[in-house]
Amino acid sequence: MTETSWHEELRARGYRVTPQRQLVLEAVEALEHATPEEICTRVRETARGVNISTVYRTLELLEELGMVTHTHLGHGAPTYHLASDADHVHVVCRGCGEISEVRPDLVQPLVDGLEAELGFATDVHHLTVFGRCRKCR
Amino acid sequence: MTETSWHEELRARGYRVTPQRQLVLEAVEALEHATPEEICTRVRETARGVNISTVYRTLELLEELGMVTHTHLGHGAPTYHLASDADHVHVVCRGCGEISEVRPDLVQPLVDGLEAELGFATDVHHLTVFGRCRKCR
DNA sequence: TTCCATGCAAATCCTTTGCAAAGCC
DNA sequence: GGCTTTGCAAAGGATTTGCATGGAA
Repeated sequence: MTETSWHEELRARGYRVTPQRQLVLEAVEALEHATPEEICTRVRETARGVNISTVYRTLELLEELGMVTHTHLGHGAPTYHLASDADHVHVVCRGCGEISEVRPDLVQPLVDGLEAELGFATDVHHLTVFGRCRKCR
Repeated sequence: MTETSWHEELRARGYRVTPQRQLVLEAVEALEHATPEEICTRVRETARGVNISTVYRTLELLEELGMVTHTHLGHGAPTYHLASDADHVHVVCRGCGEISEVRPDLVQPLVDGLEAELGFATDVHHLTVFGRCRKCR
């Protein structure tokens, strides 16, 4: 998605293009897997800054627009990343906390099965698998 | 697991058998997919009652003992159920919020793939798939 | 000029913790 | 009786909300 196209997407839906929204989106892109708090910190390193509640509201908006998605990688805050970067599945070890990413085709049978049995459209981006890695089992 | 066997399991590990612990376990069993708050409410309907912090501490203990597991079925509080009842995967629709359970063999290829590629032991009980059901897509 | 968006602070939700009293073994 | 567990209250982190001000169109 080009810079101008999402500006127009916002306007077309009656939303406005603001510096805060651009900064939050840039931070999500740059940080990868960042929590709202981390995004806020990052944006505050720039001249403008933003309030944490604006970060939450902006992330909600960007998610609604389909530009970012979030995942729960543990007990704490969710992490956000660009929807276009999301083509992977997160694997989290409960022993050491290590996070890996694996090819999405590993979940293809699951996705196909849910489609066939329930007519269910899986959001692969949000899928996180918990368990124990080789070292921690 | 019989009543006496988990009592002994507790004692063997230096823990004590208390009415609160029994009540919480019974509530988890009866409610299926209940949040700590719901479990607390349920237990309070009995003569004895429990404090919410005891519920949290007990659930943590029961999970450590492998008797219950939890899953995040949405943005809010986690839900707990008996580990022995856990042989299914949760499927949550982001449109209507409906929760389905599907046969665990649908995720077998994923489990096998993670095992083969990473030596990763998946905790199937904790797996939750988000997406959109037939009606909401 | 018109509304939407922001900052700020307070409220809310969920969970954890400290500590004295109660209760299991 | 000793040591674990509980209840209570307060602390804590994450997120949401109300409202007046600011700013994009």
